[in-house]
Amino acid sequence: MTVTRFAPSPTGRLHAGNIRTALVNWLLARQDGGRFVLRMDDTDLARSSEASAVSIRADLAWLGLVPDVEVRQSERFALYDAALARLAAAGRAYRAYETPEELELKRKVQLQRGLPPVYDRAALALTQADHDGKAAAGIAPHWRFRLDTATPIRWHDGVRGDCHFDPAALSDPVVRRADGTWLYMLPSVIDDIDLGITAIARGEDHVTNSAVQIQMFEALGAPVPQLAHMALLTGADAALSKRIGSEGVDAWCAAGIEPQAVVALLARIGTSQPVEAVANVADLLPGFALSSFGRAPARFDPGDLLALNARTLHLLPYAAVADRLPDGMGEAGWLAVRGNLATLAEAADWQAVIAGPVVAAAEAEDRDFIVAAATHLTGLDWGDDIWARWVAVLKIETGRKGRGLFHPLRHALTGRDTGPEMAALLPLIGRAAALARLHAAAA
RNA sequence: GGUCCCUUCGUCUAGCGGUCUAGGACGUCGCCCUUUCACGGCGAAAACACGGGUUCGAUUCCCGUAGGGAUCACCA
Repeated sequence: MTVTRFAPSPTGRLHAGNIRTALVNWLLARQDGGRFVLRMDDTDLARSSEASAVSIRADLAWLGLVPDVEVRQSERFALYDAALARLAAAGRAYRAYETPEELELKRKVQLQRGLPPVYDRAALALTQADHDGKAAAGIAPHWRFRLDTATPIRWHDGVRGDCHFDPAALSDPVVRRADGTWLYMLPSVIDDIDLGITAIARGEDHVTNSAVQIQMFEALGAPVPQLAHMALLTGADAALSKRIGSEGVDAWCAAGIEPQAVVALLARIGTSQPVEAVANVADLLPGFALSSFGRAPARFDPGDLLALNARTLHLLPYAAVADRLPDGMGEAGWLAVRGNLATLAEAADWQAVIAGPVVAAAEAEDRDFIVAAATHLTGLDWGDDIWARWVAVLKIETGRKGRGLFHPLRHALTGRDTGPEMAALLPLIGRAAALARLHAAAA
């Protein structure tokens, strides 16, 4: 069974990149009936906020990506303490005392010499007496994970294929600060082990982290999950970004974007599969494959969202939108109108056309025709096929056809030049209202 | 500066030495579906970054150049 996780730090709202990561992990889990875990990475208490956690949950719910379990790292520190102790006992974690400033200086010097800015492991040479001295002086250590620099790191990546890293080019990561607070690297691994995570899909900004974390999994005696690193999304041009906002859910919501459009785009962008509208996130499940992701960064254009949104609306069933439709709009109204919508909000405009009032003066040359049309309509039995029968009669009686026949009727009845099929609209408008509008138009 | 990844139509991509006069999708344009919008159908324009190799033959392999992305934190 596949168990995946989405591990945001609650320091802000979700954005396109985040959402794609969440979506891909959700798809991976759901594809074989596995579990999807939401893990709040809130080890950095100062930057994390409850408000962010709440908004992340809300955003995921809106998108339809509901987790099976949620955990927060801030409640799991005891687990991390125990794991670090094991690592220390095994010689895979050690204490160090350099200040950030000292480390910064060392890095600068290395860079100037054209050397990779890797931690020199000076702390490894410290004796017990050195440690005692620090303790006596009231200086607490921070902890580093000791990499095994002798063994090349390899893994088969779900999207990048075979990957390899030379651990000697990597620094032993600091895993815990002197004040006892935790950094991302190790707790993430400990949780992945504890929660039984079997697959991790994330952005390629994590590849070197993965190299380090692979050694952590091994040092902790746990199997390494399947790893996959997706190329990052790059933004489109500024004009479009400003219009819809590539920032996140709230902006999309405000612009009338449906969650289905968001997930449909994000699930396929950067893959070899075509972007297509879906009525439900689950419709993305069949055929989803990490291997279809390209390795080059893909451009995310929020403008595409608008077009996809329209296509999404065109196929949404009544049940999916019923509670958000304008008063008075039933299933027939929705089906008649959805094909003409770019955003759901526009449904209200069409409901106004259906329910009226509509007054649209006919062109001078069409007045007689409209009068005749009203007369013929009066003589017909009302029914769902009224439009077809009415138009057929008018065609014969007035000799009009094509645009000259249809356009004046559409305009008089709806006040507009374009819109949904009149055959669907007329029964919704109703006999009395239709006649009233025709008379008004001809007056 | 080190390391890793990438470079095919406007966009996302297929392509894993000859089947490529380079395929698909979105977008664009045109035609059709006896009005419009939409849907659908049909069709069109549109791409192998550059330079060297290797080879009988390179989009495909190698090297270099240029360009792009990522990373080298006591952020996550």
